[in-house]
Amino acid sequence: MTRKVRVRFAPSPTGALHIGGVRTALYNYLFAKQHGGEFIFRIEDTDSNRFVPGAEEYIIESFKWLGITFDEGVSFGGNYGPYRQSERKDIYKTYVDELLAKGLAYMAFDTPEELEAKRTEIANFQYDASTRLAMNNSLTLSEGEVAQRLANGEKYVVRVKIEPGEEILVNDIIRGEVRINSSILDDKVLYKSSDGLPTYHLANIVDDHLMEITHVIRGEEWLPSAPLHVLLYRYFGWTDTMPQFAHLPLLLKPDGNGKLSKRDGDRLGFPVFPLEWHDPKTGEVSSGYRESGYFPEAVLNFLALLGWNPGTEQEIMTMDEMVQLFHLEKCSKSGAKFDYEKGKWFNHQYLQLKDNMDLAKQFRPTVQAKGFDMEEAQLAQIVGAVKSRVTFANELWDQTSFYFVAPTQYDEKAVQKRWKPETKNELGALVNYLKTMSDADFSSVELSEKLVISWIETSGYNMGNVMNPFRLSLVGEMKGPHIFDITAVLGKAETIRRIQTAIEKLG
RNA sequence: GGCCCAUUCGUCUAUCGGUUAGGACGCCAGGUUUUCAUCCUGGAAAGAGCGGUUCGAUUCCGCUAUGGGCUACCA
Repeated sequence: MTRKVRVRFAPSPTGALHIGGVRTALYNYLFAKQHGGEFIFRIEDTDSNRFVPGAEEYIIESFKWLGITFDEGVSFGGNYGPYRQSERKDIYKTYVDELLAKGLAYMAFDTPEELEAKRTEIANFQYDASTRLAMNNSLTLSEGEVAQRLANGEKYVVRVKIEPGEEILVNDIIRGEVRINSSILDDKVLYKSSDGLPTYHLANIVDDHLMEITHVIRGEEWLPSAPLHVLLYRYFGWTDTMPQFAHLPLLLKPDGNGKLSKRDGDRLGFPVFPLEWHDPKTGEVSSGYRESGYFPEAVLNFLALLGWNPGTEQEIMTMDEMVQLFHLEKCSKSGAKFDYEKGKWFNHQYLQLKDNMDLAKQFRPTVQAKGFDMEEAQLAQIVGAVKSRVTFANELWDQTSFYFVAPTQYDEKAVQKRWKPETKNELGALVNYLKTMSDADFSSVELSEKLVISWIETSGYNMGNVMNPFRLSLVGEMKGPHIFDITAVLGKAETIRRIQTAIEKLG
């Protein structure tokens, strides 16, 4: 019997959602959609000390912006809840007790200080079969003493009892078979009485089983603990429904070594979080992709290709295409350095694909905030004219401001090169000619261009000598769209005014 | 230190034993644009090293080197 595909993304609410986590979630999402399965959002808040207020809401809002949707989970509902681990205490306790009863786990009373002392005393100390008999636990203490300590309210942890010398096989979709010997595993803490909460390992296995997760797609940092997880499935007798594992390669620093961190973003000037994040503890603000002007589709497309590719030369893909093409088997095994330049390229590509009218609608509030306005159709026209030189939508103002504001100064180098002694007379003649044009001719890009060009030719002027100062008068610099794209929007009166101002200022 | 994973242009990657080792970003040059950007054309740029296996290895195996991850009462 094949089970319905169910995958999950299960972050810890300890801060902003890291971009690597976004990619992990994306791969889970693509996999679920492709198989007509379900995608579950679970919150792993078993470490009460690291809880950060607002983090959960932040993560939910991030996915909303990105367009990654969940079928079940915290804030989404579903029949396998609760989906917040802190609300599942009683469930975990049952399973901890089961392991204890089966003798597959035991209680340990060692204090953090005692453990620390052991670690300094013995190099490479590990709590396992070779050392646990020298520690304070239910294996070494008499039943009476254990009962006494419990009655005294002494704090304890439950540790998994790992038998040494056993080979454990982890079958990973991306990496193939990974074998390790159980002797190198330690007796991991599964549960702590201090807060009545399990640790990641126990909660993870119990939840994945209860929530009928079929595939665990997570970061490579979990690979070393995968054997422990396999062992726990075995201890619980759940091996036949154990999920398949896929450990994803990590996202690495663009330069140097190590995994991508928030600091790298700060240092190199790019966001590592989807949304701007205000750290409630430090008050620190970290930039986000959304606030930096990225399109969510571009972020997702870029991230998807960091560690996976469809095997064809296609790079720009819609979400639907990615859903179609995605395969865990085609994920790479090695970490991918984060190439921010390529991320920008993706955004540029997506911006070119956007409808001018949609961009104009988004852009209009910015224009209004600057104290100007323009109807959307015309705004769409100028957006279309400058689009190709814009990577982020928030650069639109810089590229279009001269449409609204006449230049007050002129690029010095350009003036030196383009403004010649005869320019004054030639532009003066141009103004006189423009005055003779009808408003209808003027507002047509094609007609006005044709007329002015032929006027320049018949007047015997050098084309560049007229056109370059003309541009300088309108824009203030040697850049921007075609001259007649600009004049058609500016209108006759404003065009003439700008030329006259330039003549006055530059002589 | 121990364990695990990995290793093709600067970067992301294709290659499922036989290829002039392909594409993309970035970079450089030229063209288009009488501006800038876009766009087009071209260029430089890679199999970590050493051993095997094989008629033949980038591809399979081993060792070394390098990189990464894990090694908590964090996830």
